[in-house]
Amino acid sequence: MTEEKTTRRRPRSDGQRNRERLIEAAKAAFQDGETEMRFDEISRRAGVGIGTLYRHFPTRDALIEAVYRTEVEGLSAAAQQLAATCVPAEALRSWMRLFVDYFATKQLIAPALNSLVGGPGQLYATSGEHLKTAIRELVGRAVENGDIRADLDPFDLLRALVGVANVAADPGWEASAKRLVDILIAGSRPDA
Amino acid sequence: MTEEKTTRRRPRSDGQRNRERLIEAAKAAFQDGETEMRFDEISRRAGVGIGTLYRHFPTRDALIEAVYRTEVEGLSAAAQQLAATCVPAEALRSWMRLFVDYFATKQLIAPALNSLVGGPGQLYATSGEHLKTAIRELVGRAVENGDIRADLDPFDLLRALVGVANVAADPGWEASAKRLVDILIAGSRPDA
DNA sequence: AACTTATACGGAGGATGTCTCCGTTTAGCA
DNA sequence: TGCTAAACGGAGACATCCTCCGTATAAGTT
Repeated sequence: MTEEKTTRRRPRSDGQRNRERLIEAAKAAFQDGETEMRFDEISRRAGVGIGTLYRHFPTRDALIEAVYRTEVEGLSAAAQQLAATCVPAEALRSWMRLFVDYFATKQLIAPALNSLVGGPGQLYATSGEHLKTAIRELVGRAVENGDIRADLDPFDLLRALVGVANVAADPGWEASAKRLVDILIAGSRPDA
Repeated sequence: MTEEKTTRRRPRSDGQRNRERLIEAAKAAFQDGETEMRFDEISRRAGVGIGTLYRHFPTRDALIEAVYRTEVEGLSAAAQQLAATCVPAEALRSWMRLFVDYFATKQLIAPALNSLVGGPGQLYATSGEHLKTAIRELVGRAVENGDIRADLDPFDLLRALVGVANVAADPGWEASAKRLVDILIAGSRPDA
């Protein structure tokens, strides 16, 4: 048996940089409403070869997930900040509205769904953990405070949010989505 | 200017039959969880040539819409029947639950979304009218009866339903979706 | 600074799926 | 039974996906 290599070379800087560029280009493609995001087009935009794209992201889903994950991280951070600065009920409501803004304005979820439906939570499961943690925290505090029924499954709310944010195709969706947030909150009150 | 032809030949029976077969085959493909529904495969299953498929449904969306429309018609009929046999609030709630069953169990919406996001309601707008009418009716009656706030936009609820039914990928979605229906109803009450 | 080598790059080209075009077949009608 | 509009079928042009491998370069070594 050969000795296990303990000293690993530091990752190459160009690799790291290209990876970031690719994610950036993919995100831009989404936001331009490119339902069809051709891979060669994305690699061209990022200024790298096609082979490079495929090495970093072997499948379409891997690329989508990477974009998705960077977005989720920001949202996760926002949850912590809101929890620290607002009363529980308001923190929850604000975060849910932020969720709508953050995801739906960027039309990010919608294309991502394509792969989400593929398997049971392939993509969603990985970065979804962060979101679950965030909303569990927010709901937990609201329950303790008596703003929300204790029997509410936090993940139910998250599911509704994902759903609501998806239907962002026609004009007026944004106002509608925010009204729905309020309806959901109202329906989650202890006396409802 | 030539005389306008007033006598049109009756549509050919084989054309009609093949059209139905194709819709049937496509629906089956959806239900088998075929996220990738290859066109040649569908035409093969229907026992017709590829050319025939493309003549009947020039684009992928056209085929999806045809499948979608047949489903929507059943749901629309159910709304009328529920309105006739239940008290308003119960009719609305039952229909919303039926919506979840009807669409989400069949995983039908999810693939259909692919085209929905393409343009502003391309597909959704056409058959969506039926759904809009159905829920407008149900909500209208519930409002008159004092079960639901008057300022609720019926389409908001529909949007939420579509969204909720979409996230049907992981186990437990069904129970979650139905809990959400109750939360939505509770949040729509006049005193909420 | 020069050398070594693991790591990453790029894009040609094969595999796979989409969609069109047109010669052949068939159902409706007289 | 003959005529013809309507429908059929599938070969093949076209587009996109993804793999493979020779070349280039950054990290570590002397």
